[in-house]
Amino acid sequence: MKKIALIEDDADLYSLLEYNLQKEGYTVVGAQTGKGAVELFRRERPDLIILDIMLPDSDGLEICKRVRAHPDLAHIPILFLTARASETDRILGLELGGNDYIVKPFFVRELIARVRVHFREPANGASVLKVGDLELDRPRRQVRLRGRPVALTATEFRLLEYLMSRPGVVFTRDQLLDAVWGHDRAVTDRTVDVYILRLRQKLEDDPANPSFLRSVRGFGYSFAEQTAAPAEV
Amino acid sequence: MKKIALIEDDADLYSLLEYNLQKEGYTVVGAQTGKGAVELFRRERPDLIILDIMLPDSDGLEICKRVRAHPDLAHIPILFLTARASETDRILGLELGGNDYIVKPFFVRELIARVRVHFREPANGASVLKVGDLELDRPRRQVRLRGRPVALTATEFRLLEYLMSRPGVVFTRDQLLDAVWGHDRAVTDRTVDVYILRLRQKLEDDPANPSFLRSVRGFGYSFAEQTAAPAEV
DNA sequence: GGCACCGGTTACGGAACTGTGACAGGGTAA
DNA sequence: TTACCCTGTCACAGTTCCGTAACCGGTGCC
Repeated sequence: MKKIALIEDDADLYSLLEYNLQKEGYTVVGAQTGKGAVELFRRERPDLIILDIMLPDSDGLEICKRVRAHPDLAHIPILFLTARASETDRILGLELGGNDYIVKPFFVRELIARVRVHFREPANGASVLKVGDLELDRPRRQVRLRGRPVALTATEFRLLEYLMSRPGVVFTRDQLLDAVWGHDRAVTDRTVDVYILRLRQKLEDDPANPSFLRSVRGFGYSFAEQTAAPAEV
Repeated sequence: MKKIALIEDDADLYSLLEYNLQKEGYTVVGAQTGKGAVELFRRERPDLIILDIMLPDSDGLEICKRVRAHPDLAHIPILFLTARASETDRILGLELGGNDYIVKPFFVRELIARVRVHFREPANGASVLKVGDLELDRPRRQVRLRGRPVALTATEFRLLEYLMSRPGVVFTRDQLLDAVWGHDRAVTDRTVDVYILRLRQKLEDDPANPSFLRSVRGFGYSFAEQTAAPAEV
């Protein structure tokens, strides 16, 4: 499901972590060198990065800085793994953009637990999303419009769920494909358009004048923040 | 700015942390007992909770569980602070809903750094740029002037975003073309002029006397640093 | 004062983008 | 097996947006 990039030069430790992460259900990509790490990230788009600081050929902190400077990678959590235990080292790692800092030696199961913390849903919000007349009931996998259930297919539901989880935020087609279809997608971005169309036909009173699913020309789509806000000229 | 709830029974440690957190600019609310902690959270709605596990009158893990079960508090990050260092203790704390687990003794500045990680904007700069009356909301792809949304096209938005991200800095037309249109551009530099014009028409009260988008004759354009600074004669 | 240069403005054709209907392939249930 | 539904793609059309050329007025240099 989730993809983790692992950069660790110690072959034994690499294998140990790879094995344990895979046992937890994560996909592991990685390398035992720091060279080409950023290129690896760009290619693989991991959901989290586990990064050794002291690598034989390069510096983990430097890699971290480059990740944070790259617009498409900057959001990825980085978990440092290092023998450097001093106060300044710890602070430096966290200040430079690290999201966690684990000092060797460490408990493998604690590392796993910390990885899971990063993937844990922020318990963000109720299990029922509600915007205007529209309700999305996660546990029941049901969408209600003015109380009436609307039949959605699986993909339609996931797309709507993602858009409704952050009302007002505009997503590009690529972001939606990543979030709804998954990283290993083999899908045209125009597919998103078609699903937006289908959702509009099912949800909007007047599909030609959408009040829920807004197009943002040149960028992508968003779920309208307020149900009100009539289209001004 | 941000409010932190601190639950720690050791009076010396409590004072030390309170002092250091306040020095960092955080508001600190808290108690040296576990009783009434959840009520405190409900009343104060902190942005983050620092929680000792071994309290004389109650159990920090229990408090954590109750926070996670409360719909209005469930999203608040919890940072455990404890002398329990065993593998199972660490895993338990993280599994039960903790976002971080710090073992005593610890470096105060590391704790501060970890707190800051939780408040850090997802890296690449602020998500809302603000200059005077003008706001550029990146996730919403929206520009607001005195609170009123202004409709911009994709290219207008990108150009404004770039200029606003470095207020006061003057860019040549070539720099703007590189940054906004991309290196492989096949565009005349006069195109920039036209977009500046269009932005002025949409943003400036008096397009003939621009207060946001300044021309710098012979060089290029810049976004005015301060909204004030009336045009002196 | 004349002249070259620079930036502001307008209008227009073409490119790019989105909405939409139709369709093929695959999976599933009766 | 058959029929249906879901999924993803394509092609076409309408609309919007983009970029350019051209014209204009102002500025500063000589």
